[in-house]
Amino acid sequence: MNINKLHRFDLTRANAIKLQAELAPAIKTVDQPEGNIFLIAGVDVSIGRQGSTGRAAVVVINYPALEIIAESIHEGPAAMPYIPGLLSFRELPLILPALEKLDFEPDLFIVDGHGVAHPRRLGIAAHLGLFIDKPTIGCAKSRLCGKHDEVGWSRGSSADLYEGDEVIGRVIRTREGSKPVYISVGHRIGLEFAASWVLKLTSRFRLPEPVRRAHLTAGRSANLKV
DNA sequence: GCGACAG
DNA sequence: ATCTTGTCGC
Repeated sequence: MNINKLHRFDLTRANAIKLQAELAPAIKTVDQPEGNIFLIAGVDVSIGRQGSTGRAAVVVINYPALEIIAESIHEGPAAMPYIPGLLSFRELPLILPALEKLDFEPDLFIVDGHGVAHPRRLGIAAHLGLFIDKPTIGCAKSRLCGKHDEVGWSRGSSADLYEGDEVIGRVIRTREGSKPVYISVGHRIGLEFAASWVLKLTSRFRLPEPVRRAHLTAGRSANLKV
């Protein structure tokens, strides 16, 4: 698929932070993406044992059948260490080549990590959205910033995630008895739409099916290798 | 100055 | 994220 070459990634920490602040205003929110959602891609990255290499995985499923339509992986060196708030600079250099190998464009992307629920409103899902210019959702397993009330116990319960008076995401219980997930808008999508799709793509497991599958593919045998 | 801190 | 076996709970 087509990828915009927005900028380079070999930046200092200070310049990366500066760049995030410059890119964030380009994020567009729309209530509902145009066109039907049929092909959904899950995106995730795993890091090798010694932390020097990583593998990005993209798994595309169809809706509502939830069958795997395509998979793409890319392995390479992990350039930057993990720094809270700068995750995209560590993982996007691995994710973008994996996406480039896809010979078609999915309708929706769900990334393992936050969208705009980020100190500078440019988590990895939002950042990726700018590169691919497609509807993108952030689905994180824990909180990076913001506050929220406790989430109800039953599946579908949720609480808005606030930073000050601003709603930056929503904490959703996708499965009874499991920790809730942190959903936030990436690019070209709205929070209501994102939240409803996360529930549509979740049933038996905690994570939305595309992300769950991508997680399996990324980690799969990253153990005995590299 | 002291925590908090996606993966 | 990763190191790791069996085990308690839904």
